[in-house]
Amino acid sequence: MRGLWWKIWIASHSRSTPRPTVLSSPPAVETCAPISKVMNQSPRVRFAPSPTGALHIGGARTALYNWLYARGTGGTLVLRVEDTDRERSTPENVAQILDALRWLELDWDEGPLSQAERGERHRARIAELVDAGHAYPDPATAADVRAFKDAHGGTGYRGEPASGPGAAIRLRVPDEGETVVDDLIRGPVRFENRLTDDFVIARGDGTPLYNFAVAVDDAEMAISDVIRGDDHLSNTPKQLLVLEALGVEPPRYAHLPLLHGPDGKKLSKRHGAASVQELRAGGYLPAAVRNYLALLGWGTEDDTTILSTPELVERFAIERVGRASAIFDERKLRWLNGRFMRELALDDYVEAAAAELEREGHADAVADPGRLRAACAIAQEKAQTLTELWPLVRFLFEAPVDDERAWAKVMDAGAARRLEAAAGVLRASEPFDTGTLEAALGELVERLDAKPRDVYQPLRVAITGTTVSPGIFESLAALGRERALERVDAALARLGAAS
RNA sequence: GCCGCUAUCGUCUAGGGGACUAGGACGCCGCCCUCUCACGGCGGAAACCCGGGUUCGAAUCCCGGUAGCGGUGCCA
Repeated sequence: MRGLWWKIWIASHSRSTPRPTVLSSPPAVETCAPISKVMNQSPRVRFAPSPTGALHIGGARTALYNWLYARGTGGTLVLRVEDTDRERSTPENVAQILDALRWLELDWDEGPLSQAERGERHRARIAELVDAGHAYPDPATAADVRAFKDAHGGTGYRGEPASGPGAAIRLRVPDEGETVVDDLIRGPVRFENRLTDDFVIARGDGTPLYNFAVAVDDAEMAISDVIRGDDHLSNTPKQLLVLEALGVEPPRYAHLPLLHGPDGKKLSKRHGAASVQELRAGGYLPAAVRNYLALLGWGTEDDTTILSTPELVERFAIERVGRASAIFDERKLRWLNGRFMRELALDDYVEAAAAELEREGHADAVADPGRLRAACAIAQEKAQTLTELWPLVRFLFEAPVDDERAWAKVMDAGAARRLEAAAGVLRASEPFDTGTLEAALGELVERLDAKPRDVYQPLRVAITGTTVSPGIFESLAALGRERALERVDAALARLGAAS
């Protein structure tokens, strides 16, 4: 039952999902292949989000790095949802994460797999370890562990096999030696075994715990490279110990530096666009987000900043990822997004704009493809995000907005006279297009011996209601002679009534 | 407390002993372009956390300190 809801979800979204193979059982891999074999095969990586909320930009970057690595090496990306925390793992959260990945256009090759569904496998492995003496039941409580450590100078907890009611299963950790995480990004990181607790791998009720389940899953899914957040580095020796007890070769690890908010603290709701959905709502393009996220913690040798996704795939190198945590700065994303917006082919721009306007509730605008296209054509140079589009082009779809301040600023004493003259030009311009209007209005400016702005700004306010719009000639042409004249006449009437 | 990671302009970063009077990008300031807003062009201010070593020479290597972050759970 557990896995059913997302199978249904996937089925209903399968058209937009690249290759969502849902496996009800893991690939038939009993143990990891020998390391030499794994290294010669194409890499297998995984993105393993915990569905405890929306997908964070930190998680998004982890997903992106895994994706870039897989796509750049001809490897396989497995999506595995770590949903063993029944409290927080909800269908809504899983749906949200998949939705975020889909919006980012990050596809996966296998999954989504449910970790919770693999409980049987985990239990079998736990039984193996207990039988082999690598793990043992222990009814000790957290307080008992605390007491032991206090009494032993802070060394790792060591218990004795004892079956009691609700005894948890602990892994037997060696007293000697050290466990070394040979991290792709940080190099070797050493942990002394004597300081590591015999940690719990299964609860008193037999359900497996994260550090155990992850290790088993990575092994059974033949993951060759684990690329994940830095917050897992301290857990890695435990997973290595599990793998060792299981007699399985470990994958390689790469721990990414964490992402922080503008205040240097952990990302949170307060920081504005902290989740992928917020980025989408902010009017950002997925390609720009991918470019920006890729550069957070990774840089090119030659300082190239603008990179298409194929270029990212081509140039991304996991070993070049930095070691220090980075701060998410939305201002740079905005700039980058503007660059992508301007370079978009008009057809793609229209498509993105239509989706955004639809979301914003301007369905009527989307329903007029010709006008929408004209609007995009004149506004593409101006907007840095999709959300900036509507204010720039709404005058093409609705009556001018009423902006007192704009009116007061521009409609000075001579405005009526200049507008009157401009109206004459609009009536006479043939054809009514950008080039003709520019030439004709330019002549008018000279004839009136006026500054260009003294003619164009009143015109702009007359047709849009505001002082900010796309180019005035483009705007007039897009509006059309009839509607433009109507608006200029209305403005003249208002000016006449005022004086 | 203990363990671990990290430390170059406000931010993202380049740099991996001499090429560094420390480069690029965002942001900021000024100028130019200009019908508004953007875009674009030009110029500017702005950084190697601190202290010891190693070396002829250190942003780069080592040690210590400090700070930030992460872990330390029968959470993931």
